[in-house]
Amino acid sequence: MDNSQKKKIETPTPKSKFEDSPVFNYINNLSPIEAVRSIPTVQTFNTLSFTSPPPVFTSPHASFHRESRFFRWRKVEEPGEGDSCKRCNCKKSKCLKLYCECFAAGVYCIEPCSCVDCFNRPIHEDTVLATRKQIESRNPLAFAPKVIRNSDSIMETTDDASKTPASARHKRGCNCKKSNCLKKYCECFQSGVGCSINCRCEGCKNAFGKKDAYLLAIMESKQEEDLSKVQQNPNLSKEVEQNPSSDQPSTPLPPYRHTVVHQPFLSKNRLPPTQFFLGAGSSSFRKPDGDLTQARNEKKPLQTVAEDKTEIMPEILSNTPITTIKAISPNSKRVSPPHIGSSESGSILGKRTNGRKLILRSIPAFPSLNPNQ
DNA sequence: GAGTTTGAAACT
DNA sequence: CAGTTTCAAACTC
Ligand SMILES: [Zn+2]
Ligand SMILES: [Zn+2]
Ligand SMILES: [Zn+2]
Ligand SMILES: [Zn+2]
Ligand SMILES: [Zn+2]
Ligand SMILES: [Zn+2]
Repeated sequence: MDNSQKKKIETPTPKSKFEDSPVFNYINNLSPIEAVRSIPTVQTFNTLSFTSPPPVFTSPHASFHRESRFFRWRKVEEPGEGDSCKRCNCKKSKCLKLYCECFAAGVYCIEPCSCVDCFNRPIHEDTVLATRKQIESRNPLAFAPKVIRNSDSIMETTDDASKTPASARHKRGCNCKKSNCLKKYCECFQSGVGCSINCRCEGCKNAFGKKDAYLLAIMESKQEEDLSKVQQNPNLSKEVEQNPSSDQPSTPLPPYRHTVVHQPFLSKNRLPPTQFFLGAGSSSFRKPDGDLTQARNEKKPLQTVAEDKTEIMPEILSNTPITTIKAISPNSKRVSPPHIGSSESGSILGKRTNGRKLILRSIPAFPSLNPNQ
């Protein structure tokens, strides 16, 4: 009778939160159609002729299309792949580690998964729960939602870290070194959110919001409180200085004009700020479908327009790889000097505190990984 | 489809 | 913590 040991697995949380998570419902309850309607990704099509191709939407696991807006969504059968909606493809993790997207999402693997030696199945519930528990014990936020949709509360981050409410933006932020946060390698980008102070990315060019912009916004708001006399922009983040090319070489923009562009999209696949740059034919990028893209109507309380051309968004997130970007050729091996991420954020915050203290006291020097906070 | 690149997760 | 290894996805060709 083994007993007590494994039984106490679920002490205070008999109902794991992942059972409530939308993902769980999505996988287990909602039909793919339903789910895809709520979280679609629009595929771009440049041609706007009458016979424009039917809109295609992709969910994390499948693609759908419909003849027109009056038709129902139907699953797209990809040729060759048989089952197009494959999920995880784990080969060595047994789907019992966070490497596995299914496991990480708090859902069991299902048929479309292509995993090998999968233990993430109801049959092995014990193992799954035990493992979850174990991982959770190490990192209580391991299974917490990765992104928080804060439409406009940068400040929350700056709130007193010591007594941050439970809603602590646990977002761990990314740690990108080579992708410039321009591809789905970056979790921030993939989630459709801009980088934040939690990120330790280098050369951030996240189309949803660059880290430096975020930091600037914080500084700005911070200064509001305290400023009054500070007028000269002492120095922006190191990156801002270092990346004059990415930003406008000589930007006439006042340094305090940045507004964070965290759009309140609630979907997993969000569209980055559109750009006229690539649109050869002007802004041919038109909402392909009213009902679905309605979220972004032209009436924005905030000027969502990117601060400036700084943010060039190449394409729309879709099943097609993000190629057009190419802002900085990743090939260039050494793009970044031997800096460490910490210096970046540290520098901006505490950079040169000679006399003037325009630092944000609220901002923790190192919020990075502090699950408990 | 095979092979490469990437950064989170895991490990030490 | 930091440095290294492992891992599966994103990406490229
Ligand atoms: Zn898996
Ligand atoms: Zn799976
Ligand atoms: Zn599996
Ligand atoms: Zn990133
Ligand atoms: Zn980031
Ligand atoms: Zn970034």
